[in-house]
Amino acid sequence: MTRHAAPPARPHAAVGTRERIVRTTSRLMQRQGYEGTGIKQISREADVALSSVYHFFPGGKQELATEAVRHADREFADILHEALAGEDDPAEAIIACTGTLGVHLRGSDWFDGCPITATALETAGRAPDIQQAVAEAFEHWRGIVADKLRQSDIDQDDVLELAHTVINTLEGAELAAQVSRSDEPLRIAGRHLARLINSYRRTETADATTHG
Amino acid sequence: MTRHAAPPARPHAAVGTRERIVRTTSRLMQRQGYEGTGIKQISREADVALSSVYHFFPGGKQELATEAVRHADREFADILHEALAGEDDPAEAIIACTGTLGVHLRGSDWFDGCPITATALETAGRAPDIQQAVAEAFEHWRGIVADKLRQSDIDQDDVLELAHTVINTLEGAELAAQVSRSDEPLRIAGRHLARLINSYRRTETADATTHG
DNA sequence: CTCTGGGTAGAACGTTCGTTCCAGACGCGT
DNA sequence: ACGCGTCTGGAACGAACGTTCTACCCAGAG
Repeated sequence: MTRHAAPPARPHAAVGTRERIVRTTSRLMQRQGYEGTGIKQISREADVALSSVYHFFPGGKQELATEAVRHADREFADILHEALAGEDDPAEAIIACTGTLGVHLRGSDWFDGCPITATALETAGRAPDIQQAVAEAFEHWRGIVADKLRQSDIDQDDVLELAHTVINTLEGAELAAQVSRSDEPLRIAGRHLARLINSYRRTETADATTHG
Repeated sequence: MTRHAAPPARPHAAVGTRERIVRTTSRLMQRQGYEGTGIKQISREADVALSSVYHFFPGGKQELATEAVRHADREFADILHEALAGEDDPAEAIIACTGTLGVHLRGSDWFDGCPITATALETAGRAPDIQQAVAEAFEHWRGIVADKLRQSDIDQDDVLELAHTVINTLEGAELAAQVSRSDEPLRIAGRHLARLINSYRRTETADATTHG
């Protein structure tokens, strides 16, 4: 069976088995972390045979988790890219981004925060493959933010460091939003990040929407 | 037995049994999260009988985790308070704070990040007691930062929101530092937070150490 | 048709999980 | 010396963990 095209006559799978495993794993690990997610739960919720999981991922849970992190990487990158593309001004784009994250978070009853943070913390220093995939995801996301910042008149030397803090603050604000079940941390983060970004512009752009 | 005073003639415990359980739990959950930490591992590493754990914490793992989060709250608050007290200027104090966190992190081979983040994410939305303790810890830490910020000429209306972003950015930077095994995210966060804080001052204080 | 190989169903492995139970050891007031 | 409440040692519970294994189904190639 070719895996490129969608198999036409499958009973209940609009998407291939392997992909369904990865998506389910990614979603479950987003909500309950690496240790809290079992292989049998994955096979159950993905409606896939347990043996199929080990067929596609002979490396077991670690290999599957690594692939799930990479999937979450691409998925979150799309969200980020789309949210940032909605505004021309980088500072406004970041604010729009926090808004999008807030909507996602609230819409999932405050469950769906950053898809890899829990897994990252649990496996840091003890599962190099996963840690590597997490590091690449963060770098990927920073790159997307940096690309947006480069569209304005910010010194190139400042862009990369700003991208660091933008991603890190978004991470922290999402965590706080989940814990407090409120999108206020995200809104505050958006305003402060916008102010910080504007402070690095060469030409002063006093913007009414990013005051105090 | 009174629990207020330390029992003098205990065989091998410089600190009481209950306290030793809590400390061990806190340290283990900091490194491997809630799901990754087992009760039997706790009793083993704390050198305490398994039945003693359930004697002191009849509520089981959840009650123990809640107490461990509260312990970590106090411990991290002490670190925060001490680090901030070393500098008069609030912006400089935050930078000193990121330095302290970086030293702690590097000294533990990048294992000891924020003591409650992993637990917070794993239990968000499914263990209200733990989530509540986490929320109180964050609020506590924000209060400490806010107290420091109030010592300068920042508008009172801005202090609370700034404290939000300071804590959130520190959280995100610690995560990034753990994943990348480098204290650069923390140093960047320190500089950006200092710049953000200074931007909220009524009197301009051009400071050579917090430039671009 | 047979042959082949990717995918599946399901049982089973040993280990660990959180939790419960009880008999016994200890300190202390009487 | 006694009784009592506090704490501990150790076994045991059912359930779930990650993983392995074999038999089997079934589409496509020859």
